Amino acid sequence: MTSTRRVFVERLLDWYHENGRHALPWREDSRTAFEILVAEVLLQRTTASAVEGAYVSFVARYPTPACLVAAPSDRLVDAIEPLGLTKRAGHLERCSAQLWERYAGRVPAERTALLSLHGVGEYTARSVLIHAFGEHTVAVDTNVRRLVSRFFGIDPHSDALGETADALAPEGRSGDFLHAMLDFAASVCRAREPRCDSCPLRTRCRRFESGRASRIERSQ
DNA sequence: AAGTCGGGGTG
DNA sequence: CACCCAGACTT
Repeated sequence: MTSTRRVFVERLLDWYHENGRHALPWREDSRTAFEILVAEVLLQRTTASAVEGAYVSFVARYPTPACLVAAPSDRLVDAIEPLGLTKRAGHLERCSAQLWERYAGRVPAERTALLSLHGVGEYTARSVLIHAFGEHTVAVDTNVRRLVSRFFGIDPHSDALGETADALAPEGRSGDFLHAMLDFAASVCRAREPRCDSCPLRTRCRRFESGRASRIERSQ
């Protein structure tokens, strides 16, 4: 682990301790694997603040795959409608049926088994492994992709990005680390107008340094 | 590999 | 008002 990588991880975890969105309902320790899986599906391309408004009542009403399969499809669509991408109602329905048929209603703890579920892709599978089963890995979403590509100066679409991100996860703290990257990228390393002036990583950030160089260039 | 889904928040 | 959001499925 290089010095820059160590600084990235440590400053990110420090920032997260002080500024993380620790109260998000799906981060509660008591959540079941199924409740975590439901959260990950609802969060696909959807802001955490939007999911906050629908999540608690949703998992209270459909706490298990059997409950969800038994629900009228219309009710599932109604619950997801304010989040957009309402096809996820059907995804959850099929996913729950598959959980019941193949895994006795339990969420499997293997990546390939998770990927076989409808509506579960690479990100969602890894996120469930991390948060429900404590696996030591990283899940790359739009936030992680943006943060890692900017800081390390890596092409966002290259294979190197995922490998770089995976090597960063601190042993035994994969969950906190992923949450730290998500929260940090959502509020500091934002897609539009990142807050570099107050960023604790800026002294080592490739994007900030290159931006500083070009600003000096213009001022002379 | 590209297209599509989507309501809601934000700069 | 254009852009973006804890992506995955279909074509």
